[in-house]
Amino acid sequence: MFESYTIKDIAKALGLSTSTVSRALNGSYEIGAETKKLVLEYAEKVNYRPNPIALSLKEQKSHSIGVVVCEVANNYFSQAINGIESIAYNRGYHVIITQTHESFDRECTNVKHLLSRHVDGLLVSLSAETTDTSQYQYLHEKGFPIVFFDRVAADVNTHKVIANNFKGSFDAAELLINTGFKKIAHLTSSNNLLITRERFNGFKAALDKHHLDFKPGYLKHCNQGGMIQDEIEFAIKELLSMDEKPEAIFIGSDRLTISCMHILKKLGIKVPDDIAIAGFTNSDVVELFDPPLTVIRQPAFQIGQLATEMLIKTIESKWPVEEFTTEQVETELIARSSSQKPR
Amino acid sequence: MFESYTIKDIAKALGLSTSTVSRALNGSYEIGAETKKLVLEYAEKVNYRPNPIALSLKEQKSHSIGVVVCEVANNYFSQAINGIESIAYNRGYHVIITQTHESFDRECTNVKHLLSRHVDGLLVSLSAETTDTSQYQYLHEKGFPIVFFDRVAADVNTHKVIANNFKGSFDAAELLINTGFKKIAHLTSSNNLLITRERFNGFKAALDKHHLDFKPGYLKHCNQGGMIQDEIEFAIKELLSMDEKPEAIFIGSDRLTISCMHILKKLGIKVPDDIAIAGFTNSDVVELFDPPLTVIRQPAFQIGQLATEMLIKTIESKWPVEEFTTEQVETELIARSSSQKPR
DNA sequence: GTGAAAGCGCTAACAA
DNA sequence: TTGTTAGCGCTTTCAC
Repeated sequence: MFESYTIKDIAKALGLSTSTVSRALNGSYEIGAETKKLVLEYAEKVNYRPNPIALSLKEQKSHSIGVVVCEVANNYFSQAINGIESIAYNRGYHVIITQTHESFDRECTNVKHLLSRHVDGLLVSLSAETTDTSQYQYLHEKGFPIVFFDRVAADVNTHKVIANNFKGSFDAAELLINTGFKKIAHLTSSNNLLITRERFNGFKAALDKHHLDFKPGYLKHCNQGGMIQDEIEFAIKELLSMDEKPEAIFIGSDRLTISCMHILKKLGIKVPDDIAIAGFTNSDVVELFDPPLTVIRQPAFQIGQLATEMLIKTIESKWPVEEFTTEQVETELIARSSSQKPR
Repeated sequence: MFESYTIKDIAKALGLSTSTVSRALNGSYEIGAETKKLVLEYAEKVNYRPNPIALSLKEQKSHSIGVVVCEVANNYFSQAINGIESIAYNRGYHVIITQTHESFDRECTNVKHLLSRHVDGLLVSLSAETTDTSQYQYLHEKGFPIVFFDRVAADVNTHKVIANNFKGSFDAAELLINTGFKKIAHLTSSNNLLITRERFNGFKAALDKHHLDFKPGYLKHCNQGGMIQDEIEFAIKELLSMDEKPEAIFIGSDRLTISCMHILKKLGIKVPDDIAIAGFTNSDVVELFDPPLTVIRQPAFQIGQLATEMLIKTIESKWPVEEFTTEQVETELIARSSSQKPR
């Protein structure tokens, strides 16, 4: 069962050469129908499976793709990885997952490691710390297939898959405004990330539309992307101790949203009575929270699938790919009681 | 950067043979110190990385391990996979993850697929549907490395890693009893799984210790392991409509615990006022639930690490491994308000 | 239509 | 100490 037959075994058993067997198995036309049938039947009988490693060596392809994300234990990324795996599996690719934990150094190490593993392409979501994307630029120029998803590199002109962050933010902010909140803070990730800036822009646009001033003190960046609990706690405490305390917080990342809820609970702050909350998260259980959370959800699974399809298409393209597209998918706003006006 | 140098390139550049280069790189002692230094320096300079595929072909090892779990989007398994990856990565192994979605057929397909990928060993957690473990028995007898974790096969004598399910259940049940509940139902997964039976035994032992009768009608199995929502909802509705309605439910699996909370919310049942809840889950956010959940947590990350270490040790053993051990780790009971006595 | 031989990158037995 | 050679499993020219 696991000691598998080789092409050589079949050749020997059938009194043929290995090349003939290979041709039969690969449906080559320059082969006798008789012989072909014979080989195919025998291969079926002994349950022949080509050795993927030998194939890889021959084809100079590893049939594996490298994934770089900040962390797996994150609702968004675990769902995206699910999507990645679902496509990769069907197309015969391994997926090698690496985590940056929001560190640029780790990101570089991971990319090097994946390249030394001879992955055929890279699926990347940048770390919160990353500003230098030259390694990707270099690889991309050399023709190495890379697809960015979610946290994309603005200055590398390759395939990208992103959510409509602007609209997601805009909708959430507008919901808060329409509910009657005027003093809305924005807790978000590092400004290095393009998604952070897009989400801020959406938020700002909603304020503008409704003629509300944006107060710089209401904008809090967690430059570690929320990997350090103290960073978030500090930002929240600052917001809560302001003279003009915000009535609501709109949160710009999955991890921050969940962490914020933990911290507010710890501090004994009531949501939405003391402060209302709305944020990006892909958690499936937020409806069970106290209070149920108002969230912006991204189609993470679909994003993972899309990115993987684009990557494999690039990998398998016969010609150097010159045209690169950016796919944008829509987010979904789900209103629950965490963003309600306290009575 | 990604067009890597081969041993041949180095040999040519230095006017040596490939074997000499290979020896230098592998620190063989039968080589001149001079030559060695030369090769090493050059290799360093051009950033030489051995081709893992060529190595695999040569060594007849894929340096990858196959993982079979029911699903990744499960708190317990995503944490376990994290543990698996952390060890495998450091030891130079790929991890190929497959999901059964609790189907025995899928499980068989996955195992076949992994074997055709020439994985060096298997990390398995059985599906809820599985009763026939002969494929593992067969592989194991042939000397193929397999480690079971969590949902182990009782009749295959190989390495296993499990949590102390009996004690975990016992403690949780005793907590409910000590809180004052006498009518305690048990909602659990398929009885095919050994963990289901162990958890039931722990639950039963606590009842016995406190001289409480076990009522067969209070035991509900979800034979699909909770993959079908209706199955769980049906079981819960049955419990709630009994003449002698239970005062508390003790739940025997991660997925069931979370699903149960969704269903109770949907049905408008108040926890713990209408019914108290305690259950196995590894979710990190249950303290934010309404009400905060009383849970039994497993050290999933550690279980994944342990299982992977055992597997790699077996894979790399020079001699056929004859001695197999079962590692048992402790669970943790965290009491919160979902299991409190309503006033 | 089929076979022989080379080669993918690497290691190791054997020669020198 | 170093080089030559064969071979891991497979595909693909190039002969016949």
